[in-house]
Amino acid sequence: MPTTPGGDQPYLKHLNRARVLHLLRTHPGLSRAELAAHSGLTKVTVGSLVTTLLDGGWLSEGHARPGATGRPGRELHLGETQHVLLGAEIGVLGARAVATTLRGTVLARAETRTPTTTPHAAAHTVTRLCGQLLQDPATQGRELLGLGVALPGPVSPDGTRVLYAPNLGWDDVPFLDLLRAAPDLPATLPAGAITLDNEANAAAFGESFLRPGEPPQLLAYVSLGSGVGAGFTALSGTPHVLRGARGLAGEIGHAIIQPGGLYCHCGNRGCVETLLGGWAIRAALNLNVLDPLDEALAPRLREAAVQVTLGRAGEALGQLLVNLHQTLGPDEIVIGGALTRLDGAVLGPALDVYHARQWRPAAPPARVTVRTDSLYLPALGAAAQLLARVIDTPQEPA
Amino acid sequence: MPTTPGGDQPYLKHLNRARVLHLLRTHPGLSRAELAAHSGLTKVTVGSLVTTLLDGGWLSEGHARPGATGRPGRELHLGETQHVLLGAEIGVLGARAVATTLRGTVLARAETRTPTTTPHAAAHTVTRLCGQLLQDPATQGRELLGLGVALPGPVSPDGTRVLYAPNLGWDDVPFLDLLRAAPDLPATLPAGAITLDNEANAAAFGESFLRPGEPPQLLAYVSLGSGVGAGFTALSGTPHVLRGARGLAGEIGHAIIQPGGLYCHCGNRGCVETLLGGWAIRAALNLNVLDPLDEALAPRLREAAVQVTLGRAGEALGQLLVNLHQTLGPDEIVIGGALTRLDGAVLGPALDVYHARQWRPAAPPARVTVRTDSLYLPALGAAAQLLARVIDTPQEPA
DNA sequence: CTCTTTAGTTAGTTGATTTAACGAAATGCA
DNA sequence: TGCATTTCGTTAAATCAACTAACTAAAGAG
Repeated sequence: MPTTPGGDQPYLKHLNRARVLHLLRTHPGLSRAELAAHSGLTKVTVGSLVTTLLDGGWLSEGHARPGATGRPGRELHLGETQHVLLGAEIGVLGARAVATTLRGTVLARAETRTPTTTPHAAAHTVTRLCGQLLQDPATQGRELLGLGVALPGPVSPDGTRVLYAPNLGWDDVPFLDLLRAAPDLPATLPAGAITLDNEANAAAFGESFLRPGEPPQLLAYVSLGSGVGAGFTALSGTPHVLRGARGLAGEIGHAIIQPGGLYCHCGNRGCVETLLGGWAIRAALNLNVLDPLDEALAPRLREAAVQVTLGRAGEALGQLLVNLHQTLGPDEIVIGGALTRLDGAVLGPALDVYHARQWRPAAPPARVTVRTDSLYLPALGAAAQLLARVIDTPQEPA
Repeated sequence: MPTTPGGDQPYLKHLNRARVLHLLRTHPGLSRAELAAHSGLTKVTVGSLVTTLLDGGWLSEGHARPGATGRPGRELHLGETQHVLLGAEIGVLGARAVATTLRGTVLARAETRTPTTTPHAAAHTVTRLCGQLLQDPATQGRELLGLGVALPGPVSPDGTRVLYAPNLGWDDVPFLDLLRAAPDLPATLPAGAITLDNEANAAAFGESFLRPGEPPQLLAYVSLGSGVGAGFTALSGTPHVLRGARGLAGEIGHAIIQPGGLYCHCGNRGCVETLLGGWAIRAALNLNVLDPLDEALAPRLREAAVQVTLGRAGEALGQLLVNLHQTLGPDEIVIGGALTRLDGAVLGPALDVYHARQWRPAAPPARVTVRTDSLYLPALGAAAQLLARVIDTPQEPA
């Protein structure tokens, strides 16, 4: 018994309004006439929608753009001045938040480096960071549209519960309710305008959604932190996160990469994380230097151990990329997370494995991007998820 | 520059028509009032749509269903008598075709066991089988809605080209054009009403689409034939095949399952198919009995070799299932293909590996179904894909 | 300075859905 | 048997967002 939204004329208008907004998001600067051509709507309809959106501050009108013959069109862009979106990420060692415009421009950042403890404390951390951002001069006088939150664990498909977050020690937490009830929750936050998602999903969505131009058909974001996770977005009109049946898609850290391999803390053997997880790498390095044989030899031994461990991690990542490629057929792979700072040592071997593979001409490899500056990516992506929800949710937003 | 369909009232009407059809597909026997409640439309709108659909033979009206107080509603079902859909599958060793109703009821089957050779010959085989089906008494007097075709290789996302099909020796074949130009193409086939897809995608879609009741959120179909492939469907309103960027999703036969493992004919090492592919199993069994040491010992040796080979294949399948689970988080896995006839020997170990894994309470295993009767599944699924297209394509179908 | 071309707006029409009211078909109780 | 009740489905009028057609506006070309 699906409860799909009603198919009446207001719904149709909403669809068209969303189409105009998405078009201007991916193709900034289009004129009304160009919007009409791209959307299949008529100039009249587009003109009417644009007028409404200009009034609401959702769009801004640039100056004419002469050059060709005929009356020049006037450039339209998403509005940059009247709204603000918040995005936050709860990490193991701290939390981050950003305030952005409709175009994804970052207005302000905030960070705390206190390790995350209980869900209650984490919720309060988020609201405090949000409060800081809303006091920043750059966000003053703007209408707050909502808050997107990302965290290191899978979330139920309805976006209300954290199913588990091993690195935080959480298990089945109704985090959305905790956020709503948290102290210092901004009073201007519209009711219900909070999204919750896995940090890898949020980052993947941000990468697909915020970049101008044609979005990737299928983007895989691989998050290399203490654990290993992934987020996938597929393009069906606009980018959408692939969640799987219960929000568990992308839990690739415990895919089997080496049958009969090392034991993993999940109770199985040969998981991706046993070679590639931050915790496993740290453990391996500590183990390798436990018994210092010789003061002079130790640094060189340590150096060798590091190379071996990171090389193995790289090969594991390469195998993971190949398998993601074979399973999902992405056209773009983005690698982010703290481990990307070990750049060459891990990513070099990984890309070697990935690109050494034989690809058929009809099945070329995906474009692989490494984001060494991925610190705010999940928070930014969470804000983008909220923006998408605001655009796609049928309702007259003021 | 996306060329999305226009957002006018006819489009809205189409959406609502499709919603009614899909509702009656998943929930046969609903009344107009119940349809209104489930769809969010009003009784008036539903009544108007239903009248049109009844006139066109898309729906049939059953008798009233008394029992409760008040005027009883009249049961509605998808029409079974006025339309026919064709589905065909091109396999390595032969081809199969089915004729079905709107509900997926099989009206007639046809098969040929001549091994597939060239694309031209295969196209003609399909049209010949279709001709046979259309001469069957069960399909007489019905309007032909279209033809869905499935084959063992990935297809370009626009459904026109076969990117490659190693088991057929095909490479980048514009098969849709060949079909359109094939001799004996049924004259009553509407222009453009042909779909083309990978057999695993088709089978996955059929499993998700034709079963009454709520469809699975994410279904993975694993096809165990000469090669190993997979098809995925995700529920977004109705089931949709996940194709990846270029139609390459599901090419799991060459995912790496054992780093440094056996060499694969794809040029890489440790692919799934080196242990689980039909060709690899056959090769392993032949190799193992190449040198008959002793007439008396040979049968027992052979038996042992079979057990070892199939056991390894089963473990490989188990690992594959685990990795699909971790990557996509399906709620349902269906296993089909010729190898399912080796039931216990392969599937036993596979399910052992899958279920021996530690699952978190919030992340239970998927329901696993083995289809030993999967011979006509891809053909049936291809017909279902065509049906979905007929329902979802905006146009007034006669 | 007029002509041509393209951009955007105004006026009136179309069409699908809506609300409101009505007729139809069953059960249930006097 | 008869009448009230309940729910189903239809008819009639209203709404609303798109459309077509025709206009004005703003640039470049000759």
